[in-house]
Amino acid sequence: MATKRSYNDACGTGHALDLVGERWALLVVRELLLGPKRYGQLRTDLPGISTNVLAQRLTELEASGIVRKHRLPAPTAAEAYELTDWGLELEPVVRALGRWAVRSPAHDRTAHLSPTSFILSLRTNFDPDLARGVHARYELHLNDEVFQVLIADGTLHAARGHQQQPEAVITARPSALAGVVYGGRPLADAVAAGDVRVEGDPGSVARLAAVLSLPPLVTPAG
Amino acid sequence: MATKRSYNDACGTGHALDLVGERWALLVVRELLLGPKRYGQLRTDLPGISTNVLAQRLTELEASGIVRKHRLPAPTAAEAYELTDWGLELEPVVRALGRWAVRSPAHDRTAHLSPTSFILSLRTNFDPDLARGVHARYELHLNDEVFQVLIADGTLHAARGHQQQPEAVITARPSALAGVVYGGRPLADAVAAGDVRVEGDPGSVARLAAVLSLPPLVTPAG
DNA sequence: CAGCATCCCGATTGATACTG
DNA sequence: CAGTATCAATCGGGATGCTG
Repeated sequence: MATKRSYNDACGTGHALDLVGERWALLVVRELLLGPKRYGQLRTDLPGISTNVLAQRLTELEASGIVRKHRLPAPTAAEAYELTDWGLELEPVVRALGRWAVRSPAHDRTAHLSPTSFILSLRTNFDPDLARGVHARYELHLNDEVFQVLIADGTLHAARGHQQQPEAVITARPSALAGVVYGGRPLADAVAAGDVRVEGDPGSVARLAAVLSLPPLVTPAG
Repeated sequence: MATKRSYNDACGTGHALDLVGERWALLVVRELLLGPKRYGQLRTDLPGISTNVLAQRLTELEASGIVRKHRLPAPTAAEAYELTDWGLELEPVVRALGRWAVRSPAHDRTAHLSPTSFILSLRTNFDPDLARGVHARYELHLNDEVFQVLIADGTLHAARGHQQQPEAVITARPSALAGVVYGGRPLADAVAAGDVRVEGDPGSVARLAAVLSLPPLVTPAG
């Protein structure tokens, strides 16, 4: 562990990969983009990561100034990990990667999806042109985490926390909701199957789907 | 090799890392962003990559539809590798990573820099606001590769090939030129040391540096 | 249980030698 | 030149143990 391996590349991209190019590193960053998380939460949101790798990545990211330990407010008295301001600036990178990769023919949209990933996907795939004149407020309950979504003035705001006056409260697992808003699965099907629950205006879910657009799949001919 | 390891993540970012997250993969892509290259050229531009890893990455990238083999025009009759249209769309990712990482305190700007990296850095760090009213044409000879740079109408064009009517032809190793345009090293020093050679208007180099701006280093306090 | 540290094993990487 | 083959070193994944 004396000398960490490096690309020794003066190019910013090469150095970036020294910092966040190790396996799992950027996914850890992604999971922290919406705010601090505890160790155990990271483990459940990143199924497949081993506990030692997670610990090591957190140590490395902290040493690089990307992540910092954060003591949660009084009642819990536990520690959490959060991105530094600079670490937060990785969101454009995460989004650019996501926007690029959803075009992949090999992309499996039915795989596991974390609540954070779903919320970030809204930011990534929101199309202002489709949102002209749309005003909507949602509260999303994804795996017991609560998020607020506000569409107004051609912008989308999606973050942790409760939404005031939501026109719909949607409860689902992230992948189930993705199947509806991205995969074109009829909401009625998902509701009937118990995969999605909507309290409030059910029609509002279609309005959410209508402001999102995925780039076209790459044609096999390349 | 039966089952390639995967993050099994429906999030686009996770899938992106399945595609280009292996070690060296994104640097291979970076080196191909300005056009096809031969195997040996990739090896010299990526010092430190082993030949077996390069071969494996090329095979994987080709299987994913990111890279394709390209037969060079008649006289050479050799093979080269080039990005598919979709692979070319990774340029925003590469740039976003670069723009983020140059703020790192750990960034070593004196390390190796490939010609491609330098040209891409011009695209990444060009600031249109600094280029109002600027018109300039350069030809860059970096490690025997020839590039054209045109600044006009608040835009920068940088690509392979010769430049018509350049006001300066600059010959240097990429890291030496970077020391001048990014590192603030006086051009006269670099010329005197034999690190940079300018044919044409020497003052034009300062005009190139003047349209580039690096984001500020992260403060240690985070 | 949170947050690691240890140990083992298979997979990946890196350096080098070799071949068409 | 353009890879392939080989082998040692390292890394990642999984199980487990330890410490509050």
